[in-house]
Amino acid sequence: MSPTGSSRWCPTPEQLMILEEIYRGGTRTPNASQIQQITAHLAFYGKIEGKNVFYWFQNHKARDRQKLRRKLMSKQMHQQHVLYNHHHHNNYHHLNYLEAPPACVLPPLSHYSRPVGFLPQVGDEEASSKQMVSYYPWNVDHRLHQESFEMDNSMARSCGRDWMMMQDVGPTPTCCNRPLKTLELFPSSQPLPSKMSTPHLSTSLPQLPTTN
Amino acid sequence: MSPTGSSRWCPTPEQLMILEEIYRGGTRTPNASQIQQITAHLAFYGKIEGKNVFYWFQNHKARDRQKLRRKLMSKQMHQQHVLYNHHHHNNYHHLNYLEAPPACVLPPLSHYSRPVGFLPQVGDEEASSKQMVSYYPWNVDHRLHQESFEMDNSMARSCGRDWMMMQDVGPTPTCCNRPLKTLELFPSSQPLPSKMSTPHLSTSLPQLPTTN
DNA sequence: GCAAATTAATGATTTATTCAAG
DNA sequence: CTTGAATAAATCATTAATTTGC
Repeated sequence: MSPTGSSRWCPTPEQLMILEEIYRGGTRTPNASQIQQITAHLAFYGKIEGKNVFYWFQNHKARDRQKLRRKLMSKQMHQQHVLYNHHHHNNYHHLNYLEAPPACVLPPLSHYSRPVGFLPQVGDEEASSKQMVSYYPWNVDHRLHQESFEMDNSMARSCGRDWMMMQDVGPTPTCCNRPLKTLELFPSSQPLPSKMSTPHLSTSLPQLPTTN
Repeated sequence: MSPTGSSRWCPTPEQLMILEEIYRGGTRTPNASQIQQITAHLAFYGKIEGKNVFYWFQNHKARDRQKLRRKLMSKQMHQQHVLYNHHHHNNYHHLNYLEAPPACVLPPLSHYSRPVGFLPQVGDEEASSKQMVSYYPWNVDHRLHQESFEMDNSMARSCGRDWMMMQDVGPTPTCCNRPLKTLELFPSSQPLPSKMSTPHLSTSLPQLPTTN
């Protein structure tokens, strides 16, 4: 509608592919610096902002869950149908118990307090057929974080949406749409912790709480 | 717990008073620049960030709605009790029809698509007994925006959370906790449109869409 | 009075739902 | 129909009130 550009972000195939790769890698709710990094790297393939990345993960996660829920729902409908004679469940939250364990076993925590980038999770058609090698530094290889379940409540919920206060990664350097070089990108040598490539903003970040 | 400060924002009485004043003035979902301005002014009374303002309005609005809903609920329970013989309303969203009109008549839009800072709205105990004079530039005196209902769908949902990409208003100049000078503050002569007092940030704003 | 224990408020996050562009 | 964008609801988590036993 506006002459200068579309009103909403339209991901290029490369961007989409990378995002899905990261998602399959286990990243569900990237934190501020993760979003910053992902955005910076995706900007190489086209115009993109941090909020696009944020929304993409949010939507993708939600719609995955929704798909799964629908699937389980119909499965219940078909198979058992009258095992629970419905206890007049007015509160829709009981649905959450259908979707809380994302297709793999979970310690019976509240569905909120699981560590964000923790599980391989998904287990549908994808992810079980993939390598899960950590192409991206955000894929904090999950198999190593099993050290102890003590972190379940302490570090859980940390690194949440501190991103909201972070700035976008700059006016997306004039885009370019390269031909997708088969994922040898990302030197994976960046410092990662908090300080990003926008030094003039780092002073006003909300101290990036590690155990908020 | 941490020696340098509390983990969450604790509003000073002055900040709270001003926020409530603005809220009573009709501002429910301030946009990015509104949040910036409010934050800047509140920073005079103590440490504060943009997200605090954002969350405050979100929570305050939600809990207002919740209070009202509860009230209507109990009223229904007491008075009518069996007017609608419940059609097995499993979907909890029907509750929204109880709360959508915020204590005053509304065109039957979806509860989402009403213009954000539009109605005097509230009408409970407060706001109906106040002057509603526009102490603050954010209180775009509602009585003048009645020009036509054409904006209902076009401009609705605009100026939403573009704030998310905006930066905080700087490292809150060492706070000060002044003794609350009875609201003669705010010269109400600021330009308002977009450009804030943090010029080094204005370049990376997401173009502040007016009709996103 | 005054801390530990409990409860109420409320700041901060996450999830669910809706809207609407393409 | 798919999905980016946005908002509301539900929830978590921390701080302030309040109570309780001494």
